[in-house]
Amino acid sequence: MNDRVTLQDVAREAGVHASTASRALNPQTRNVVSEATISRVLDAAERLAYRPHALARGLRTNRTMTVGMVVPDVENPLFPPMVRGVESELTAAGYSLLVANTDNDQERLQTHLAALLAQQVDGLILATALANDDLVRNLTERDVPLVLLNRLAEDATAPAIVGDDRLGIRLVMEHLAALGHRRIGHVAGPAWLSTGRARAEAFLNSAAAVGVAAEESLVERASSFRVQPGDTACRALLARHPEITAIVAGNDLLALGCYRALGMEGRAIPGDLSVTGYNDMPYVDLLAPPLTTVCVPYREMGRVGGTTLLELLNRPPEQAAPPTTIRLTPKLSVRASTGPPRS
Amino acid sequence: MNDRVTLQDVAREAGVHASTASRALNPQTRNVVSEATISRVLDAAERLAYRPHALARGLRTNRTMTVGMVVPDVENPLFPPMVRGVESELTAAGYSLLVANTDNDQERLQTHLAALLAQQVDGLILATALANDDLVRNLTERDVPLVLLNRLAEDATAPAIVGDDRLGIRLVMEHLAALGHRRIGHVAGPAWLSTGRARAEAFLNSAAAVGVAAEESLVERASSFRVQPGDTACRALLARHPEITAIVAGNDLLALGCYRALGMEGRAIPGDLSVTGYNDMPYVDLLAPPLTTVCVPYREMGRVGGTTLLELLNRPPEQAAPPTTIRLTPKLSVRASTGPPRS
DNA sequence: ATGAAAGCGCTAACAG
DNA sequence: CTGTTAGCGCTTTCAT
Repeated sequence: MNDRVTLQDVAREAGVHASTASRALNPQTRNVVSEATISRVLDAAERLAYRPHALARGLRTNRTMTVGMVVPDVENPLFPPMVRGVESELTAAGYSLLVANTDNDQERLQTHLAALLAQQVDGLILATALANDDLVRNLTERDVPLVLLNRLAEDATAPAIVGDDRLGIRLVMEHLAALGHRRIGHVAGPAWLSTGRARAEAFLNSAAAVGVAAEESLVERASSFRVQPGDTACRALLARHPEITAIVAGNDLLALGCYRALGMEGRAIPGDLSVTGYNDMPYVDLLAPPLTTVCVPYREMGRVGGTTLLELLNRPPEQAAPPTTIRLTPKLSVRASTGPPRS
Repeated sequence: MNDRVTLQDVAREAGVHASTASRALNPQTRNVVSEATISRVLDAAERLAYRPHALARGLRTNRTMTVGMVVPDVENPLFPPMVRGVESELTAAGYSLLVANTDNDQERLQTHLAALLAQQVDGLILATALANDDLVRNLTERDVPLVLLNRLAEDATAPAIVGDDRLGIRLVMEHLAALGHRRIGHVAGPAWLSTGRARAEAFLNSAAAVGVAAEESLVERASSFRVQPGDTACRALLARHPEITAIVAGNDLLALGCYRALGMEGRAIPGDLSVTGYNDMPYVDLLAPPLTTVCVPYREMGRVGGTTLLELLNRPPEQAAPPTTIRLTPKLSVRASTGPPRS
């Protein structure tokens, strides 16, 4: 990248002082400049193909117009829609997005946060469960504008956008109860993830509410939200409770694990057992059978997270609003993996 | 973000001049400073929790340690692994990654590129087919370090990392020929994507090579690399060539479209027709039947792209090497969607 | 309405 | 080995 065109060059070309050129170029301060000079400066800028130097500006204004987003893993299909949603909001407002992966590694998280803060990001979006409350509090105390995605700050120190897991599970349970199921098992995600915990709790609560058995032993925890652990947990659950007629999985990957386990054991879905997922991952409608699952609006979550952060960024620090938690409404996608219980 | 600790503060605390502190903090120039001062400065920095201001440094050094990556759509399962691969290489080298989506929109691409360049990114990784050759040439002429991912510059003005589509399709065709297929159809991707073109060409070439029918009419082009167009194209192909016993799809989504079309028409896979995909998207091994497909190392592609860019960034501009094209070797994942032809 | 001057935080000559 | 000086490109007082 060679000889860059600076504001000086534009000013000289337009026959004005650099500061005047600056004012003319900035819509905010343009009103203070005469029509004539404005057009002269704009012309000159155009002619020279002037591109402002974001760093120099940032150094002066203390705003970089960049935002950092931390996700556990972009390859997990959950996160791309969030990134997308965030990105769409932010770029519309003129911001760029720095994306970092943590691999669920506490240390990497720290490194990335340090790097992002060194880059002087104007704000941060954390979609990682590892952002423990200490860390979040630390950030908010340093007045870093911060929004949490898909997880809560236990002590509500930062705004958070989450899916309504209670409602989602409730929808599933009502659907299964309506089909006639009375003994339902739950293959839950790990307890160290808030979504894992929340859905397991919601399972027990709504089980009682819709009139089906609600016993702790009907919940089997998988070691992580992936296929193989789902398979393992499914087998364990069936060994303990052979009588169940439906399995509510904590997410779609766990449901896929159940598909695999049931397939191996020669049990038909939904003939022998109904199975439900959570998240409505891409292409689960193309499985055999197409998966009944809860559709969480992750893209919307990203979008709302983006706008929430933008508000934070534009609000003068005096009038800080209390951090709010926004719960997005999920939808049940009924497909062919659920049916009436075997008789 | 309040009262920041500057290098001045550290220098004062350590009782040295700012420039000495700078030298002590920078591993590159540290050798020129006495052991004693180094440790005094390091101590002071530690004590004050000094964090260098990347902008100020960048303004001075003309390097921001950020790289821009442009993808058509992070939600397309192809791209997250690439992003991941790039990110892993770059963050290891101390760079941050700015990610932008184009939605296959020429105008958005321009906007994003302008924003990235304004942010003074040190280099660019383009994984978007829309980056036409004019644009690439423009960038390289402006000496922007640039690497292309999953696409070629027709006139080889920039280094490119791509999958070897000829080889991938060849592997598929050999597999099908070995199973006994003699009439094979191809549901191709759109001609405006280089991968669409390359695979269709490779299909015809290797068909001839492995001794199966190689006729233009055995290729049906889908309007885009998605499920529904695959479905449509599959039906069209079967209408024209009811005799074919296998379908080679241009990518996995097109293959899923074929699954759907065949499912609707009551044809069994692979009993009536074998189907193959391309890319080995996540979870296609869990479809019914599990999809035989070509596994392209997208993560590796990202990684190689990252290291290639790093080389570009570290090479003094004098000794520019000619841009090279690296072709990554794909692998055939044989699963249950292919079998011997119906008799 | 415009110009002059200062300075954001840092690094890189150049002296010593 | 360390201090001095200058300046990256921009915005923002403060004058005029």
